[in-house]
Parts: sequence; C-alpha cells; structure tokens
Amino acid sequence: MRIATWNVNSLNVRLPHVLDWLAAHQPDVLCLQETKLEDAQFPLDALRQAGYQAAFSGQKAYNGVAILSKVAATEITYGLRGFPDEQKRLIAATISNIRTVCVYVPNGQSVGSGKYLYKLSWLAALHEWLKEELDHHPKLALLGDFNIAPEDRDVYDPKAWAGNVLVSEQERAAFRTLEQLGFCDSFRLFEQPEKSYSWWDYRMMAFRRNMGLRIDHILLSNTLVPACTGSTIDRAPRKLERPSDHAPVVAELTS
DNA sequence: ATGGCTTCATAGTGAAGA
Repeated sequence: MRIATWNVNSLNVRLPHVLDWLAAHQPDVLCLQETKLEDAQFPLDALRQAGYQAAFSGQKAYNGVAILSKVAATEITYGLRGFPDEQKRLIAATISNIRTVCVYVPNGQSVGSGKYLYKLSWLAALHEWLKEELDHHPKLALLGDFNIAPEDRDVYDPKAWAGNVLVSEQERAAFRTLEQLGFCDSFRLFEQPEKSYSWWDYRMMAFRRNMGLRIDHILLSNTLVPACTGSTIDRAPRKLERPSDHAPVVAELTS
C-alpha cells in the first residue's frame, strides 16, 4: 500500500499535476492540503475518471483538505472536536483498515503573532484529539503539511532560520509531543540523502539552489511502523511549469 | 532587504503563504 501527502497550493491550478502524478505513481491514498476551493467546486469527476474517490473539506481562497483513495473511505470526520474553527484544516477517514488523518497545520506567520498562538493552540487541540482517536484506531497514519521542520537537518540554513517560525523551539516541542503519543516520522525510519526537503520558496530560485525545509510529514502510529518499508520525497513535480511550492511525500506499507 | 513569487479576491492593490 502506498500513501502520500501533497500541499498543492490550489487544486484548481494544480489539477493537471495531480492527475499526472496519480497516473504515474498510483498511490492508494493521497492527502491534499491547500485545495483553496469550496466543496461545490471540487473536481470530483476528473478524479473519478482517474480512478479515485474523494473526501474533502474546503473553503474559498484559503486552506482546504482532501483525501483521495482508490477504495471507498468510511467514517469520514471533519475538524477537531472541541475546537471550533472556521478554517478547514483536518479531515479523517478509514481506508483499508487504516485511520487516515490529513492535516494542514497553521503557518504561524511569525513567532509571537496572533497566528502563531493560533498555531500552538491548534497543535494542542490536535494532540488531545489524536489521543482519543488512537484509542479507537491504533493503526493510524497522520499525513500533511505540519509547517514545522522538526530538526536542524530539516533546514537548509539552520543558523539563518534559528528561532524563526516553522523551526522555533515551541513548535518543535509540539511536534515531539505528537510523536510521544506513539508516532514515528516515517521519513526518518530509513537512510535518507542529506539536505532532503519538501518545500522551497518560490522566490530567489530557492528550488534550484535547494534552499528548502522539510515541513511535510507522514507520521505512523507505533502499531503501523513495522509495516513501513520505505519513505521518500518526490522532487519531480517541483520542477514542472507552475509547480506547487511543496513536493509530495510518500510512504510504502505492506498490506 | 518586514523584500524576493504565487494564488486568490478583486478590478487597485492587498492578504497570505512559509
């Protein structure tokens, strides 16, 4: 079984890239973030023709998450119970016996800002929500754009970024707190090339210079970890015309 | 470089992303 996550930065603009990528890689599950469309605009027909079903939760202009899958998803839930939020940032579904959670963690803008505080409280609410979710679904995969680079090796220039949003100690502590619930970062289960990133700024020719951050992750619950046989970042779509600024992250599971 | 691109909402520029 192949599961993947990709922040597409507008599904309207990126639909051709997504369809090409689905055809080439045939993932069983693809989680999308920043779809930036209302549910009425979701391109269900094109995805169905590509062989995928979809569960989605979107809004105009910002945010928006979706889970594409080859087989039907059940028990679809939206958002964080007990954390009312207009912003569409979480959708969960059970697919082939695996609880699949797709998240778009808030960006945080800058350390100490109101959006930063929102990010930290969103992460705290996610932690509480996951605790309960794990009780019901021990086989759980948490995929998405976390907007956190967990360690300095996930940052192209740790000194320049020190203390910045996406790498600050409070954000990294929140990430570790999630891991302590009983999750592993699938990417780090395996030997990886140095300077592996999943996001590059559109500006400054950042991709060509590999000035990136690894902020998109697939976390697997401990009971799922033994099933994981590989995890990679696919940089190829970042090289296309009009790319998303994020690359897809993939994990392979024995079914 | 509180910038640089890109997208969206808009019909000029401005917000937001990371």
